[in-house]
Order: sequence, then structure tokens, then C-alpha cells
Amino acid sequence: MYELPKDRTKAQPNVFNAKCPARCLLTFLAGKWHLLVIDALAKERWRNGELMRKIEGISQKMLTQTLRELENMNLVLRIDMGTVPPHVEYELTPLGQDLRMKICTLDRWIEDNMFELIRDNDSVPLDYV
Amino acid sequence: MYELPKDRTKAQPNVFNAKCPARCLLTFLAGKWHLLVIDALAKERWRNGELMRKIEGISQKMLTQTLRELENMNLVLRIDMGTVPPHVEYELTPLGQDLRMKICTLDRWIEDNMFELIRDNDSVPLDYV
DNA sequence: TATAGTACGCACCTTTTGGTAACCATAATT
DNA sequence: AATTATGGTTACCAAAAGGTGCGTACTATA
Repeated sequence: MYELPKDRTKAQPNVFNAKCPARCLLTFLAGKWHLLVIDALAKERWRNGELMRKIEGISQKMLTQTLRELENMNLVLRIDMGTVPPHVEYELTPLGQDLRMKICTLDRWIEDNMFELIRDNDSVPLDYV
Repeated sequence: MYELPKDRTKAQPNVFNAKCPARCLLTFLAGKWHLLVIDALAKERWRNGELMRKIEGISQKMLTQTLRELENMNLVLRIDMGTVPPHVEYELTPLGQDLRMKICTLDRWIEDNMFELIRDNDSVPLDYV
């Protein structure tokens, strides 16, 4: 486990440093599902099942796991209505909303530049749309 | 290596659609090394060895592989001086610079909010890598 | 003559990831 | 009485990611 410097003012977060928590967080957040779950929670609270339908291809296991991890990073709030059958909602914290804006910018850019990115790419068929 | 889906729908670019190239591109770019390599090429051309030293922890195999993939996506330009011993430089294309700005925003945000993100944390492996 | 550096490519093998299926409890519906 | 829906958890296992070490070809340096 990474030892944080005792004097936090001297800590210099740097994603290029393999041992820096910032690097670990970047590698972790840039996984297969974290970015999509944060993007999906942009505007409203959503329930487990709604997120499953929204994020095509995610399994129950990975959705739960990802939401727990985002909770632990203070990015997502889990709101359990305490009813039976269970009703749980998820929403972004203020910190999560802040990060979400950065992620959405990236996601929209990729969507907007999709054709540029797959041009000249042998593994990509050209008759899309 | 993620294969882009051969079955093309006529949907608009949408990262939430599992079969959309935009989704594949996001998953692909948000791998372990792509974001870091693009960030590293922000300001100047760099040589292979310089990138190795800059991006702590990357192996020669993964650096080469990542650079080839970014080349195929029109994000990176490979400049071979044709000399012996070999001298090769890498730089971002205009498209790559555009994407780089989005990635740098994300990277800096993570660095700036590192302590908030790891507070109360027990599930993010900070000893990753 | 021996070593180091540059920029790779390839085979092998371990680690990590994440999908599947089974399971839990309860209430409402058919 | 059986089924569906809710929101999970767990074990098992296949696939993917990626690290290590080797070889290539040539030059410059000690």
C-alpha cells in the first residue's frame, strides 16, 4: 500500500509516477465500466435495473462492483429506501458531478470524432451508417 | 485488443450502445497506457527511450504496441529519421492534440482531487502496478 | 574486443478481468 | 401455487492483458 507523505503539502500528485495514488486512480477509473457508469448518472438518480438497461452489455456483477467502488471514492451516493422488495437509487456526489463533466467532455469528443478515429483503420469496416 | 463489431447498426455514435464504434474506441483508449502516452506527448516530440523514462512502469512491448495503435487511429505521427542506429520521434497529430486537451483535463483533475478520492477508501487498490 | 544504446519483433507464461450461473429474501401478480 | 420483480452475493472458469526474456542489426565508445 502506498505511504502518503507525512507532510501533505509536499505530496506532488503525478500520474506519470507509477507509485502515485493519482496514477492508480487514473488506471482504475479508466477501466471498462467506471467512465460509463459516471456518464450514465449525469442528470438523474437511477435504479440498479435502469442502469443495467442504459449501459448496454454490463453484467449485474460488474455494475454492483463498479457502483461500490465509486461509492468508496466519494463519487457516488447509494440511497437505500429500505423497502421490501428493495428499492435503491444511485446519484453522483458533488465531487462525482465535477468529474462527470470531464468524462462527458471526453465521451462526446470520441462520439463526435468517431469517423476520423476509425478512418484508415484496417480492422474497421468503412460502410458504417 | 478490442475488436470493433462487424455488425454495424445504423445508430448515431453513442458510447452506451455496446456495438457502436464510439463505445469500442472509449473502452480501448481508456486502457492502461493510451491516456498516459497521449498525455506524455503533450508539448513536444519524444523518442522511444524518452517516453519509457517519462511513463514510469511501461514496458517496451506495451509502449510500442500503444504507439502503433494510436498511429492507426490518426492520433500519433511516427517520424523515422532513417538513420543507423535508429532515431524515431513521435508527435501528436492535430486530432491527437485535440483529444489530448480533454485527457489532460481529466488527468489534472484526478491529481488535484487525489486526496478527496482516496479518503475513507478501502476498495481501490492503491498499490496497483 | 567487449559493452552499451537505439528501436523494435516474437514466444512464452502469469496475472487480471469479467462473464455465467446459481443462490438469497420478500411481495405482488397471474 | 407458481412466477416475476426487486437488488443483490458468491464460486467457478475462460479469455484477455500484459510482463519477461530473447533475438535482430548496426554504431559508438572504452
